[in-house]
Amino acid sequence: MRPGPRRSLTHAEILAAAFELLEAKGFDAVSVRGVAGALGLTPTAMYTYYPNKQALLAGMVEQVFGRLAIATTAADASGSSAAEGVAGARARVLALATALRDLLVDRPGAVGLLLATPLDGPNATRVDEELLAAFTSGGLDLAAADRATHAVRVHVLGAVAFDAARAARAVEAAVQPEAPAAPSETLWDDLESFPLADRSRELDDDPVERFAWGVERLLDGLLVPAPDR
Amino acid sequence: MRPGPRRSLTHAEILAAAFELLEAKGFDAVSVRGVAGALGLTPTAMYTYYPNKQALLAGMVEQVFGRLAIATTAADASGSSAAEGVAGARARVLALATALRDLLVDRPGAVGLLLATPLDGPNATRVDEELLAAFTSGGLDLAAADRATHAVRVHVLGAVAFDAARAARAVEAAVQPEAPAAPSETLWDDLESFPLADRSRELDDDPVERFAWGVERLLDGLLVPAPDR
DNA sequence: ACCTGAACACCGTTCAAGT
DNA sequence: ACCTGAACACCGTTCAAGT
Repeated sequence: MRPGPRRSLTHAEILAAAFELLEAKGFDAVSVRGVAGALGLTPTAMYTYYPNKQALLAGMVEQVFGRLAIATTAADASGSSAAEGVAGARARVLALATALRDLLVDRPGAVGLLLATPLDGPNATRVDEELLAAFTSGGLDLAAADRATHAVRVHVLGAVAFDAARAARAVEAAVQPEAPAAPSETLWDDLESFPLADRSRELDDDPVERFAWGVERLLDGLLVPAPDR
Repeated sequence: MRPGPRRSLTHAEILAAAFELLEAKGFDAVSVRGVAGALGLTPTAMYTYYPNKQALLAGMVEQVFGRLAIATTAADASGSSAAEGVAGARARVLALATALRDLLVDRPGAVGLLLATPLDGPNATRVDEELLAAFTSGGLDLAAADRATHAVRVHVLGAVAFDAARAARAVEAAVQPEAPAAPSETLWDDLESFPLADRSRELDDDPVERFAWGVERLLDGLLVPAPDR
């Protein structure tokens, strides 16, 4: 097994190896060298498939959005979310947002993926198109639909980033349970009391419900209320 | 200049050097070695101040939230945003969100900072406290205020992440204007047409206005409409 | 076209040692 | 306590060379 054009890998195979690494060892493990190693390649061979690491990550993002498109069109075909008007628009956006969250939230480092790329591939654009269609069918003109789409995109991205970062830290803490969290940190010296924040910390809200609630409230502001609501 | 306990740096001096690096060369330049070098230290000396890189980044995040607290309390003292009721709550949240965006958006990589840390330092908690106070004064109970606070936090984080990532890529492209963006990418083969997405891409919305609009719409959903509105 | 091997300029972190 | 110097196990990327 030396030089020569032995076998030729497909992008799908490379991305599959990259996602395996992402799932198993987190975002930092998705390195050019790491993916190459998992495929039995030299790091430099990767550069015949992708011009740089960014392009590899962009390919992964596109694949995630591709799965999302499949998941939501399947749901559309068998569900009632293709309904017209504000209620239909609401249901379609909520379904898209939830599906996107489901795809990202338990993949450590998937957010790093999203931030590393422009989100302008065809599959990402397809999701935009679906959101824009939902909002225009909900009565918004294109300019408002564009802003609404961006608001949803941004909200979901932020929510997933938040939950994923928390989950990643939890995994990390479980692997290395050394520092017992030092109850009173000496790094910050000026202690204050935050009555509301302290009490809210004990609420322990369910992340899934909290996410859905946030998207619903955003939709309350983005879409005029449905007549039947 | 060799070993020995010559001078002792303060955390403030170290963080100042770190922020200089962040501003000048982006998030990737904020390395343990880089900051140490800027201070005339050996990388290993950094570990007497912070147990690891995470702690350094957490210190930077706390400082950003500290500036935010100062900026908004100053605005509160001289402005009308301390008004009561829904309108006052609305104004306070919008002011906080805008101030946070202003602090983060043109610092390349500041978002990486936020995602790298738990956002549980005292200054970050103070911002939470202010948001919770605004929402409870707007008529929400603590559980609802907690969810509303999280929704705002998530929305701002996502929006800043999005705009900052775009800006970072623009800077990068300006520094290295080699690849002419290849009008028809060969990486993605199945071309489709996205009429709405294509048209919306030409809108070229102002990011600042778009952000404010999004936060306002979110607030529309979070707070019941003011009587005078 | 696809791949290797060596190299360059970096990382975070640890360890033993100096003052 | 604060710091250095050497070292370990990594990065992304480039370049010359092989088939």
